[in-house]
Amino acid sequence: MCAQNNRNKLVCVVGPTAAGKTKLAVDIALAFGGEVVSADSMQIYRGMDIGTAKPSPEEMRGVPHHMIDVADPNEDYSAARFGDEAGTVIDDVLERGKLPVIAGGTGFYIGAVLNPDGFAPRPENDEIRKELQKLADAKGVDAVFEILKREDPESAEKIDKNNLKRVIRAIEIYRTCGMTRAEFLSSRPSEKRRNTIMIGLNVVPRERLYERINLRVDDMMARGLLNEVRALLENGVRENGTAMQAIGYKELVPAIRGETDIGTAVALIKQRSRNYAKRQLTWFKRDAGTVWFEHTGGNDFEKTIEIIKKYIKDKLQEE
RNA sequence: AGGGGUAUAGCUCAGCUGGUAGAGCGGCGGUCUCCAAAACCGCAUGCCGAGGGUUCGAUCCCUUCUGCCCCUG
Repeated sequence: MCAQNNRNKLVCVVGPTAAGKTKLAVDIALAFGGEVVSADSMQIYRGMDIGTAKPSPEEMRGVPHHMIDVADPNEDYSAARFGDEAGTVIDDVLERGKLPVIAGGTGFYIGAVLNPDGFAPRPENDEIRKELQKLADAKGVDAVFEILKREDPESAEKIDKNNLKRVIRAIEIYRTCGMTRAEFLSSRPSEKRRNTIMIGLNVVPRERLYERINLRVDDMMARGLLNEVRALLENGVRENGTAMQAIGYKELVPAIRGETDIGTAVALIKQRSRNYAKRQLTWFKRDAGTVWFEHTGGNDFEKTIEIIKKYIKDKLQEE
């Protein structure tokens, strides 16, 4: 069952957290001679293993994994940077005649690799961001939104005034390249989407998925998540950085400080993970090209994997 | 056992002197083109503990019962 990947195709496994993407990706890689490319905004950080459910060497089963442990927790990573770096990795895997298997839960990052031109060029200007942020702190989000209404009224219609991040970004685009956001987006090269076999993996019904999430959080705690967070803090990882926004980490910090008890923190981690899973589902369901496969988290998972492998085999043979 | 308090959405509680109810959290749905495990938006919660009474009308007043909490013994 080792089809040759000579058409620059790649497989992408998406789905909510705890659905089994890691295992599926390795199974696929093993079956078709592939390498896994993680598309996860938190697994990129070194020192964050348990809480991000990073695959262990055993779980990797000899399959090369990329885009894991590529950044320091104090770095500010971004979707654009991921798009560049993962894109390079994918091209490299393809050149070696292997099948890239993208697996991950960060839809935004997946978009950044799959539509490489959609993210570049990308004007940026930290000064503008900081200035606007300062204005927001001093006079509130409305003050910043007023600027957007004046400079790019079209975007102001689309972006909610409370969504400061996006409001700032739109103003940043307008000021750095003299175009409105809409003009800027359409000015870039048309999106050359990579030739991707999109696989959606989900656990059904929803309660089963949530059960799995809850159990996995308990398992993470049992395996020492608390110490992992402690170690990060001791190593001086910034608490307001992107890395420490990860679910499972930000909730445990107050527990370590004794400001809240562990039980409360764990319950919150479970809840936030469930909310996150829902957001992932919402994101991934938008892509009409994704073919979904469901399992109940029981014995049927193996059968589902076989079905998926068969599906991929057919797809790889198509012209 | 006696005295006091309380009973309203899954949870914590609002509801001025009677006109069939709201906030937060959670839940559900959605948005997303360099912070995305982030940020943001929308929707619905309900025999207002049970029975009786007063009233045109009771979540609100009276009464009985039940549950819970506190005090005294």
